[in-house]
Amino acid sequence: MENKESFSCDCDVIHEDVVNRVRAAMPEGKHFYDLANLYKMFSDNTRVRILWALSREEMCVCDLAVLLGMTKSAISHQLKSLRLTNLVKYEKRGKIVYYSLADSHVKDIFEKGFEHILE
Amino acid sequence: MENKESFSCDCDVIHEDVVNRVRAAMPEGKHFYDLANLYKMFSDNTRVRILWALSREEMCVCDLAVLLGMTKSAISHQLKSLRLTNLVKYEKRGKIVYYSLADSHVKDIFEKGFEHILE
DNA sequence: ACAATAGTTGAGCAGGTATTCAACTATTGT
DNA sequence: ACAATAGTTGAATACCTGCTCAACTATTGT
Repeated sequence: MENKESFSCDCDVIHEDVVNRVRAAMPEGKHFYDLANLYKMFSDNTRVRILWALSREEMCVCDLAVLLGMTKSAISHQLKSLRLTNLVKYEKRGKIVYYSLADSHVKDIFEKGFEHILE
Repeated sequence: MENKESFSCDCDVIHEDVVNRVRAAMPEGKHFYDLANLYKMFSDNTRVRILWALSREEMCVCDLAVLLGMTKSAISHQLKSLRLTNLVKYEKRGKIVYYSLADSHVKDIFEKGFEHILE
């Protein structure tokens, strides 16, 4: 109990004022959880290429599979993740399912990312 | 060999024109690799909170450990990843290592992310 | 010189995840 | 009705990754 705060942590508080200010401004945990989950969708090579391709044109599963040199199954699994996080939408026309981006935020996120890595 | 292109994929090309246009515009693989790696840093709950905290104030390892209720070791491991991807910089003053964001792109990326999840 | 503390590091482990495989549904054309 | 094809799905596997633990370095104060 010699610590100023009884957290499950092996530290004394070195700059208590800083910690208190930052903690006071901190969004609730759920927002960080959601944010991490959003960026998780961009953090895989396959998914990021799918998202980029769909930012250019609407495509079906086979198109994406050919474009990326992967199986329909692998693509379909990733598209499911992207559907569940509401990053892509789809529309079935006949046998074929056409995928496209759910909204324009995805393009914005790409732009910011490319700005960072291309410098 | 009945496929129009001999990729290791179980598909026919359904919309060859679409695939060709997208492929022609596609950045080289390295860029997607780098982009995925960048977003990987934002895709973990701990790292995203560290980055957010550092976007508010410069902090040392102990401050971050207390703020997030984690061990110095866990924080230090994550800071190492963030250092290696050039998202944070650090400065040792005495015994204490002060971490801060490497550039302003990180804040921009946060903003875009929050825009998306808060709707 | 010594104790105490900030921070780093590598090994090990537990949980997570991306692809493969095989089986399945749905739709089209004959 | 049947064959062919687009797409999905769940289980299995192999890989990746985040935390813990213990040992270590570096710096400060006494």
